[in-house]
Amino acid sequence: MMKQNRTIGAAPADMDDIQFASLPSLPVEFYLNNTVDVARALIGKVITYNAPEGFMAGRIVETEAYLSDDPACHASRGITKRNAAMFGNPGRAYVYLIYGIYYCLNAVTSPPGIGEAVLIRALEPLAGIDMMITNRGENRLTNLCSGPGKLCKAFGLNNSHNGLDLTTSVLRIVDDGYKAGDISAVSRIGISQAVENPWRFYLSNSDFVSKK
DNA sequence: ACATCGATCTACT
DNA sequence: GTAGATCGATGTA
Repeated sequence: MMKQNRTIGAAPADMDDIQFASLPSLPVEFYLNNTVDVARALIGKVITYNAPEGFMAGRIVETEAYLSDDPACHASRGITKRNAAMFGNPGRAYVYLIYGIYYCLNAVTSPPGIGEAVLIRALEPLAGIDMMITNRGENRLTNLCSGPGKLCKAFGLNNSHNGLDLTTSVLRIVDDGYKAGDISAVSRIGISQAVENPWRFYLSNSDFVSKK
């Protein structure tokens, strides 16, 4: 497949692209803190993706923490082919198929051997919005990336992105200096097992979350 | 081998 | 409000 060159014979890249693309990745150490703290700290950070079709970016407005001893965590019953990335290096992506149809993106936390991660549940679209609209078949901005399955479809993420290094690869999480306002901590969504904990975090005043 | 359910979303009634 | 899409993991036989 031909890689598209965005600087020759076409309009120059957006200023947004240049800005976001040059931002520093969150370091591996960021992902080595307590997983619940990482989930909270990821609110306001930016996901950037150099997709085959162009550059996309979105601000994280909703996350959930999954700990290794939590029955709702895929890793709680040991390593499998699907969840192996969770047991690998921190700062990597764990992408899995859910309900046979949708993909979910996680950021792996904790040292190798411990299966913990943060589910990225919703983004505020920032760049490459036209491509997200095409991928989703949906043009309302507040409904574009407002759910874990939705944002993966908007970005075009799938099994091939499982295990990517979020600090160096085409898929990164960066800090643009944005200061998150009030963050809500509530029960997670779609959990049927165990006693639930307030491990879902979202930007309180955001219009881009999956659910208030 | 077969049945059940899941960190979801859409399209219906 | 709820049925259906449909893969991977798990539990029962």
